[in-house]
Amino acid sequence: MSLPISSSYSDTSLHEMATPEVRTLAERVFHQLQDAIVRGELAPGSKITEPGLSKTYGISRGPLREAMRRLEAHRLIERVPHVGARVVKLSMKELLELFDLREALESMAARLAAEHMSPEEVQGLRDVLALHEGQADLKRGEAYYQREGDLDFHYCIVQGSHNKMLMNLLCDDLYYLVRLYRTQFSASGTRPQRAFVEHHRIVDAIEAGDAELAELLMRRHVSASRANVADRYAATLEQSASQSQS
Amino acid sequence: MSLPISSSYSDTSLHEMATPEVRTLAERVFHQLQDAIVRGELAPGSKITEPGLSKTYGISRGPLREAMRRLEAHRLIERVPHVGARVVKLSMKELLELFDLREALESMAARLAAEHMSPEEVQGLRDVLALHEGQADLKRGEAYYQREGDLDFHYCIVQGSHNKMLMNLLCDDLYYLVRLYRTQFSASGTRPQRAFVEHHRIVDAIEAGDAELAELLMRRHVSASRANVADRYAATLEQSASQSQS
DNA sequence: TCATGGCGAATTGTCGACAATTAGAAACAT
DNA sequence: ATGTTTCTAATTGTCGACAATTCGCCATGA
Repeated sequence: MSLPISSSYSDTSLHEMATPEVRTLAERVFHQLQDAIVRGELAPGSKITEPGLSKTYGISRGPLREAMRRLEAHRLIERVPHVGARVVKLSMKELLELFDLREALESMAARLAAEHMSPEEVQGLRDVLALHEGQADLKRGEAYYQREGDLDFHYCIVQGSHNKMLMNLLCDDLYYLVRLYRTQFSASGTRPQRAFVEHHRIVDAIEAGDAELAELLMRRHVSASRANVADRYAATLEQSASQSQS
Repeated sequence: MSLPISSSYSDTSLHEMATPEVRTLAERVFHQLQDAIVRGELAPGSKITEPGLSKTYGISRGPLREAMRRLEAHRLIERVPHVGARVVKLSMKELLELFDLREALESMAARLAAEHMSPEEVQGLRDVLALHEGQADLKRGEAYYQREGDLDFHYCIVQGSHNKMLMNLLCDDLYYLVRLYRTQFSASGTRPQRAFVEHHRIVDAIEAGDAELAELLMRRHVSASRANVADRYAATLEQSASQSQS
């Protein structure tokens, strides 16, 4: 009798990918910390101490340090030898750099997706879109939908590229930083239906197998998202400046 | 009296960046292992055991495991819980994927470099080119020049982008994989002067501040390099096929 | 001969203790 | 009062030992 093999792991379209590797304490606490950081439970810039976490998670410092080393490699925490570690704090400059990276990588992903996605996968993509559309309606549009649904969409596109290296890079590394930013800047994606239409257009291009168009649309989509963030930030700066002047 | 601050670390153009962080054993062995893997001293696919390395490097398993966790995050080794770790072994498919990534990222880097590099930095870039040109002459061109010199060039361009995230991604993560591939496939870059001319053209575009052209040329350059590798691999396959048929 | 089952050695995972380094506070001198 | 120095407490770095799991080997059986 064959053991119940864990689900194939490549068709987990949403971010609720059943936490893999719960076999060792180090793995477990790594994912727990990753989540805690991304969700803002561990404040950005706050110092984290080994004895503290060790007691919080009920494990010894050995596995904990291994988890921290992995977090460091993923740039979620920053360490200074003999001093300590703190949760990474993204500056707006770095955030915009992150968008530039996404523009380059995700447009490429869209092109590859248009070339390689099967009809079934495209249908799955449409399902994701429909799902979020329903949610958006329920929550009367606006801010909410953008929280994780947007990333789900982009996540699916990347999976559709069938490029493992790209998947690793975007999904395992960069997207955690993106999510981290969303909590840091409390980014209530303030362009609801706009982005939504863009998503649909991109799927259309992918379904039509129009790689060039898919790439272009995705590039514009990410670029627009970046511009939106930059504008909002500029507005915030202006506001705080006028406040401090009063 | 102020202590001698460690050199600024951002203007280390070549790969001989004085190994930073020699402060802890874990850091040291991480870099040592990284080098050993990239240089092929640890055979790709070979199993590495903790007690073995522990004795080789004369440290206990604690720091060693932390170093291995970092190597794992950088995808230089692959671990299976309770089983062990082996040095990563790139397939040709993954190698070509890596080239696709480089095409997207480095073309972006070239564009940013054209926009942001100072005249002094451009001069430094020309120096690097001249240096390698001299070496190439000395070693009567062909294979040798491509060994690390090529990466040095690309390394400088990335530095010139002034995009920290991009620098981290390419220089800290991907380039080690690229170097690893060069040892794995014994890639004797077999297109010596061709690539060289392309390098010069790219620098010209950067110096002229022509971002669009720089991006295009870099994209073509990486793409051509990729095609070259793919062709050589196809030829190898053919050859081995005919041999096994005889 | 081949499959199966259970031993046993080796490796990995985890822990607690000790050494080394740092940051901060208190005491001192200028 | 300010700056310097010393000391202490806390944190990080390292180590060796123990527990848990895996893999190969051998015996047993059909």
